[in-house]
Amino acid sequence: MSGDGEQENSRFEVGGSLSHRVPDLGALELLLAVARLGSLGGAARELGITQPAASSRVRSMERQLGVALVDRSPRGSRLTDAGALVTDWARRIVEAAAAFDAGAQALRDRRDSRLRVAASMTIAEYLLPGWLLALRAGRPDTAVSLLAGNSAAVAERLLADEADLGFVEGLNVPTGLDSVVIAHDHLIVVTAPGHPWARRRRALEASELATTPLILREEGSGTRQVLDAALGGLARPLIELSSTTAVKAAAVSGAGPAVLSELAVGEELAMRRLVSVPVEGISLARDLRAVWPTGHRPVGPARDLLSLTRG
Amino acid sequence: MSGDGEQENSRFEVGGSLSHRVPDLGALELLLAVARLGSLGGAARELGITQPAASSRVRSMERQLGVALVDRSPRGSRLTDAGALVTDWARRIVEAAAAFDAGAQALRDRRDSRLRVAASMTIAEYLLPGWLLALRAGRPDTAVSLLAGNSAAVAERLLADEADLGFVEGLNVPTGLDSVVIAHDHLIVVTAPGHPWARRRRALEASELATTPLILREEGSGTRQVLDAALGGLARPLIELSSTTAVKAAAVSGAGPAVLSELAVGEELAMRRLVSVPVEGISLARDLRAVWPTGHRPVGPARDLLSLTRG
DNA sequence: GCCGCTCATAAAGGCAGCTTATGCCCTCAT
DNA sequence: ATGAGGGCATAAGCTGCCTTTATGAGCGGC
Repeated sequence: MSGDGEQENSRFEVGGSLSHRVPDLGALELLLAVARLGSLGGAARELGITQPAASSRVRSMERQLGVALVDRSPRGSRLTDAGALVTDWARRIVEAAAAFDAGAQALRDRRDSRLRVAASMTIAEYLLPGWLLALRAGRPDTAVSLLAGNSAAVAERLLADEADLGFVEGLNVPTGLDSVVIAHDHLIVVTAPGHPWARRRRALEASELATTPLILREEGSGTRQVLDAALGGLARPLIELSSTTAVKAAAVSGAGPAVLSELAVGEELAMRRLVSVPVEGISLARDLRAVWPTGHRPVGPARDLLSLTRG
Repeated sequence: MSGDGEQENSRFEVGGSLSHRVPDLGALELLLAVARLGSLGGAARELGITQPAASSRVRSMERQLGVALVDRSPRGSRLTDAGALVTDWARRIVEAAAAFDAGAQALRDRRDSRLRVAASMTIAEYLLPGWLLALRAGRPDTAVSLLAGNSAAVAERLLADEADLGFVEGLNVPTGLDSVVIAHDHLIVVTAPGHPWARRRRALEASELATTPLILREEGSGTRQVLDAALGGLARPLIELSSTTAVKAAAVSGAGPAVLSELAVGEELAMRRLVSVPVEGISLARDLRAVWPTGHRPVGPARDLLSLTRG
């Protein structure tokens, strides 16, 4: 109030947590409903709140964003141009939240679910939530439980009949399991945009990759296995980190070149926080596979999920 | 508690809005901070709240999700396995929120910004927020304003010196503007997974595409222009809709085949709500271009943004 | 053995959002 | 024309959640 404090607050608020500048999920859902139904009251009914609540919520969203989002008229509400744009951006958040929800629900129902899935970390992180959403769309009443771990853990669960379907990303299929390839993944070399390799014209050669210290996942991880095999076990770690996220963060901060699944860095490449460096002479491809105990072909919900994942 | 009412609520809550089952953005940001810093109190300090608030918030998040997220110890907190997974999913939401924020901020500061951008709808929807985030990372103090419209509107703004840099996606560059290609986009034919075309083995031929009624954007849109040109003006509309989102929704619901930018359907293809149908014999490629008034090469912030967008 | 760090718990306050209760405006049909 | 219905805005009161302040307890390093 006394002048200085307030001013500083608003001038430097640029970095101040997103949650104060982005409407909450409920408001975004409401906006999507208004866009779809063309009416504040209709949207309110759909969400189980009253019309004044919806009206007030949209209004406070407009105040927060400083932009008019809907044109109100006595015969309904339509989005403004800016509102249409905002709604599209909001849809991305809500979709990410839906994926989060699908994953979290699977994580919660540890036992006695109709479909028990065991998956490697990369698949659980980047692909499974989408599959679960698709599965829920087709079979809304299927309760799914998820367990994430490395290939060995996935195999163990399947063989102990504690999981109905597994997903692995290693080079070889654990013994005792049948499998089918559901997708292909490539490891790629990435650096921060400022790194010398980001400006190379020629592709990297395997020998360069083998002699340069790299940011890597720890030994034993699926990602590391593939790289070591491609280089003949010669990868030289600059740092070894135990999660894909940590490797990404280190690469973005410019610590050095990293080797990662292309699944993990799509976003970063798109917004140029990372740059992909082409490599020649070695194959960094790996198969993503669905697995199950030999002879026990997936049936029921497991079969449904499997059919969703095959391109 | 009294049995029936409560039970029904929890059993049928499956469709009940996301916002009740997904933690709010503040909580997700807190979780990311805890993951990064390894301490509840540290995360609290970073977000400008007190340690008990952070503790309580994480705890209520765990209650909401039904999963333990962090292992507390007298010398710090580490994520559990499930917590690591949840944190990765949460990161997607937060990133989408950051993109939303970047876009919303540009939309708000209509005038007197240091960088005024005019962009076509598709680019504004799918690409610009990412670019703005990247720009903010490199030049945190650049205020950006955004105006979205069709190619003609973009040209008009640029020529009236009401915008510093434009982005268009049509076939031809508006007169009076210089341009550079910043990316390539392809239109693709998509259908719901249940549609006969989704199970075709052979690619579609242009003649089939021309004789089949399609879900299309309205005439005059950049997307429609490209399709009409490729087919020689012969596209037969099943329905004409005025937004990409509406076209997607119609296609997902099985109304028929649609033609859309691949930018717009990445998510839907990944989770198999839509299936891409290959086409042969015609080119549905189009260039995405940055444009500016002839002779006035972008300088300053506009040049920074331009350099971000070039692959 | 004390000090530093960590986290947990309890009590009290504030703010945001919801609901109920109205009123106004417009359109359409009688 | 006139009344019915749908749509939105405003006001007032309440509830609930999240926050802060204040404190306690466990573990480790010096």
